[in-house]
Amino acid sequence: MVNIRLKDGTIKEYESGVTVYEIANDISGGLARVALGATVNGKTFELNDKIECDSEVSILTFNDDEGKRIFRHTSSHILAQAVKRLYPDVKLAIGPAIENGFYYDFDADFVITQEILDKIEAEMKKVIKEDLKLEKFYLPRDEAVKFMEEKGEPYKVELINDLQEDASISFYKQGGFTDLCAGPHLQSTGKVKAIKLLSVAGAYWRGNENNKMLQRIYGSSFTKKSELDEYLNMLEEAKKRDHRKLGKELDLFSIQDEGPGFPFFHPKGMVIRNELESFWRKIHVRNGYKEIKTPIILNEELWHRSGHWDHYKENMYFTKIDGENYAIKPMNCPGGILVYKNKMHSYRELPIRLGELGLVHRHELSGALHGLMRVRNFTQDDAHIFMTPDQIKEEVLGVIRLTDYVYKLFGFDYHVELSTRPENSMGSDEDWEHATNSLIEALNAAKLEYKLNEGDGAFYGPKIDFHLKDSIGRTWQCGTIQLDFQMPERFDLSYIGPDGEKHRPVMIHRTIFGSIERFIGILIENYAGAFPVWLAPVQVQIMNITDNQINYVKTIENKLLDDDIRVEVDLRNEKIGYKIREAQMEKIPYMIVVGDKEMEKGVVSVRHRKLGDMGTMTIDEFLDMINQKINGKVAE
RNA sequence: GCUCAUGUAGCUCAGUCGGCAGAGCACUACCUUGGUAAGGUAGAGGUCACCGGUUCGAUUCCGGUCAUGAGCUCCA
Repeated sequence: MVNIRLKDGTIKEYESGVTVYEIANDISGGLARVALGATVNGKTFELNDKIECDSEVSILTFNDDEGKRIFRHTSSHILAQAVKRLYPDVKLAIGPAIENGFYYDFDADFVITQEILDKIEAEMKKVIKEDLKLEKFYLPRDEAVKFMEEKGEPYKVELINDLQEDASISFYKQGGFTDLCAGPHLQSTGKVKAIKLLSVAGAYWRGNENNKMLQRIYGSSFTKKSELDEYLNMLEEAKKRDHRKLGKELDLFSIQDEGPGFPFFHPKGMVIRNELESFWRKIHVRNGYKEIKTPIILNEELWHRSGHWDHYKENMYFTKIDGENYAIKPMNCPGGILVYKNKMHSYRELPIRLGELGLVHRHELSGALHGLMRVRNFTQDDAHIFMTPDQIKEEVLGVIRLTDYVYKLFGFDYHVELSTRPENSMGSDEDWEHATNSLIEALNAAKLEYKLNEGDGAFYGPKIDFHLKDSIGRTWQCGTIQLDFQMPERFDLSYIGPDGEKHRPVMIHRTIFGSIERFIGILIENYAGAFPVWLAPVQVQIMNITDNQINYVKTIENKLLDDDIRVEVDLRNEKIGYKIREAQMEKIPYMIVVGDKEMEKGVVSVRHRKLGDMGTMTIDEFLDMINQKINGKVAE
């Protein structure tokens, strides 16, 4: 007998060898119907797997991430089976479950078009209808290789050959289709009630650009048709929040053929930018930062000294002045360092925190450009902190806290990644270890969960990255904290210690917004263009009912302007409904409507973009209300 | 940079199986002075991304270039 401890803490006794399905069925028939697998002592089991020792068991359904993973992994096998039925010569690569669905990579000697995609989807529905059982079996390595060679699947052979010595090599068979796979899977294809293929895109075999480009088919699947429809609908809604679309509609910015990756900010976009920057200045003064501005073009020699020439040249732009070679800065650090180096420093001054809203240019690959999210010139809200080694933890913590404060203010969810030493980097192993450990200590002190991103650090040091989500859930790195022992060495930075001797400071490179451009992109998508009043390009639109109130409108306008409210007036010869509709589409937070009635009483009618008609009030009452929202940076 | 797709008026998009290009919205003028999400009439607006080729004739077919989108790679 085995003791099974369930999620709710109850312990039940079963015969040894009881299956996951039997346990689920014993709990309730309803649960058994929706069960997809189970977590058993932290490992994922299939419904048919037997349990032979005392275990903690948690039944997985489609509501669990791991349940979804099983479900979608089987979905990807259904895709592969359909493709092989229709096009037997296509070679299979890999096909995992991903965040919102699954994909499968194929090597086909024809282009997979939308028509072919439709055909494949129809075939998949047949596979589902046939309700094929998935059977798992194992083969020894040489037989496994032979099996896939006979099937003419070179990618699978490569995968098997790369498996660890002691790995057990498993296959799943469903009907006439067999795939190399570790599992886990569903019991049969019929469980996948709703499935849809979404797109095809190129993807390098094993993610390496030197390898062949395969065709990747993306899809998603659900246990019910209604869930699939809901998901597709959500995607449609998310597209409406796309910052590229809203940026055009709201006239915030543009990107033109004359400057791919070099965004133009329009008057309304500039308001948001300027508000963000003045907020940024305020919190940085409050947190002990000084602000500097360093040149965009500096002598090439500087970039040799900093290491950028050896490690970052591919991303840099260059120019010539009076026959001398100059570089357009891709980062602000060397400039900041030159400011530090311009005079002697005492340990009493440290830490020195030098902030800079610095415009940097980087040559990003043309295919990587994406609205404001990835551009070729952007303003980093940078800062470089020069400090003694024993100030590291406190300073890193300070930046973490400041970042958290800012992201929470905007109501953003974020996740944190710790990136360690990359291959092409400079410095000693000891320095890297010290720097990485310091970051880990600070993360632990801040009680922040983080994902480890091995080998993804900057060439001069490890980093903590803060990632924010766009409207369709793609994440973008925004804030970053990078610890650097290398640049102080290369630039021979020093401070005078209490002993009267020169010592080497340590540097932090950090951003909070990351890039103002990207951050604005994230803001647009998160607010769906309806910015909080403090950021709204136009805060109030005043509109008259008839020409009779033109002077009264101007009086109100002046009163609001006196209070630094961003106000626009609409005196056009149009009906009030028409004017309101337009202001509403522009997502202006407050509309003031005045007709003869308001004019006579000396009041205004106020309409809020979400709350609708708020009735009448005096101008002073209105100013009190809106100023409270602005000063408090209230979300709505 | 790579794979695939796309590029027609300021915006969103029709259309031409090769014969001098269309709608709605926006814009301008006039009529309408109307009370909380679209009043009416008229008008203006396009070298159909760019460069070449095929053809009597190309926006349409072919080739190249550029840009955009999805993804890969890369990264704030």
